Amino acid sequence: MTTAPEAGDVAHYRTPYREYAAAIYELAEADLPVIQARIAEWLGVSRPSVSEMIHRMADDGLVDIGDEITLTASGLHLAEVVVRRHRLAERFLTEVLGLPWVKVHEEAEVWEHAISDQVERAMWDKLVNPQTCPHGNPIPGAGYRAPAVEPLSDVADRVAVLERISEELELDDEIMGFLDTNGLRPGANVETVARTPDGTITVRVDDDHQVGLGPFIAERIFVVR
Amino acid sequence: MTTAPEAGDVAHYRTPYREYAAAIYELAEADLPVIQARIAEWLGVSRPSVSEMIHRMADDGLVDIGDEITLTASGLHLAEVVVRRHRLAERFLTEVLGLPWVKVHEEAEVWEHAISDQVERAMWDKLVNPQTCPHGNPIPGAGYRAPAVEPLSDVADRVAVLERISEELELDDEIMGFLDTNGLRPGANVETVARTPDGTITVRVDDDHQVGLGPFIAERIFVVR
DNA sequence: GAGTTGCGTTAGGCCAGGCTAACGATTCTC
DNA sequence: GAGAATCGTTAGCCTGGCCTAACGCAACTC
Repeated sequence: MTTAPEAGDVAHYRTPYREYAAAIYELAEADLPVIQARIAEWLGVSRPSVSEMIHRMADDGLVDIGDEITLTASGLHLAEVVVRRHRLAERFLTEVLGLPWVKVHEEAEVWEHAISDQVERAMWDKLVNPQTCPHGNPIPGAGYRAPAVEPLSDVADRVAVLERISEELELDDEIMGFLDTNGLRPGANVETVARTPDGTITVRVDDDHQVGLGPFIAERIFVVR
Repeated sequence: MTTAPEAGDVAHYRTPYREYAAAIYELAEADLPVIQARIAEWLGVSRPSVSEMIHRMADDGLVDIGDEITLTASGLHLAEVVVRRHRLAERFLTEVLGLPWVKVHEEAEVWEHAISDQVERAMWDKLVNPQTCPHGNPIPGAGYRAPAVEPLSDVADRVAVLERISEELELDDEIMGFLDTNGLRPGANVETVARTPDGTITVRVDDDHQVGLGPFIAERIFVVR
């Protein structure tokens, strides 16, 4: 059982700042280059908008601009608060309110901004030792030691356990529905049984059924090595 | 046990529209004249801002402008959704998350906009037959039959039961703290034992202790006749 | 070496939602 | 009946956060 991390007061940061900070955090987490063009795609805004906002954030000491965009200490803190609340909300929505795990991402996108310090603590206490979101992504500050993972696309003829599903896939209702109906959720056993030259793989799920996955999805599902 | 009301899709209404609609609803509920000047005070914005916004809402068919501002059918629907989510959130925050009843108003001010149809239903199911918010104000759509009430300031030498505390008081942390420490919550027994010419009254709470209340507060606490 | 592609930036603009200052109309007060 | 107060409105302005069009630069491609 862990205790709730101290959030500190981040309530005064405007919503865009929070979203940009979280985007930078998640890009780094996804091992994508943290450059303005990627942030623009991640957030669905234009590059000039990102340029302007990033410079404002730099003026306010939240990011440093170099070859890549990096979060300063306070920027990182803000990002961790936002991402933590997002994933905590996802967990809360599934565990306490019983919403389907494939649908909570969108709700949490709003909740991450609605959750105060006080509410965060209360949610933390209500959940039993929350470590990851329902998609397997670690909750910052929960002290989760993620195991060594590799993308499902790299696994060759071997059984592995599904560890987490990338944030990028969570946005897509169709993909999430597909994963759900095929039992592809954290904890599932997956075994790659075939592979085509274009990167499509066939996996056997929980020793029960087989299903084909394109490279876009297979690269964004991580399994325990 | 009631079932959750149908919210319909109100997600597309911008935040200001929701807040103005809720303000109009609550002003009427508080028996205050629903005119632009009151809305401006209630929301803490300037009169020109209200004028502009109200006319936009009228153009969009949410209000009618006459001697007073009145909500149209769709405006009323929007207001009810927002107020319901606000009060449901307050109840949820106290009952499920254990936050103090005197502090939840502010949180709910944010939550009322974060709650989706789906989440509203889930909260409704989680709570046991929610009828009023923790301050005693009815949750629209819950089918609560409010008893006949009168302001505490009108009660003379008589025992009464505290029914509800006006929204106006909820905003003030100091007042709410005062009410809490003096046991002035819904369900409490109150007996007026003295009255000064300026409207200050002394009440005996739960046959336990006496406390003085100024007219501003006494007029905004309602008791069962 | 010339073109293409990807990236960040500049310039200029749009919209929402607020603001102050000022004014006419009504109502209240004496 | 005169002045004061209250109310709604107009005009003009500002800020935040986004946009498109266009440009300069670097790196890759052939």
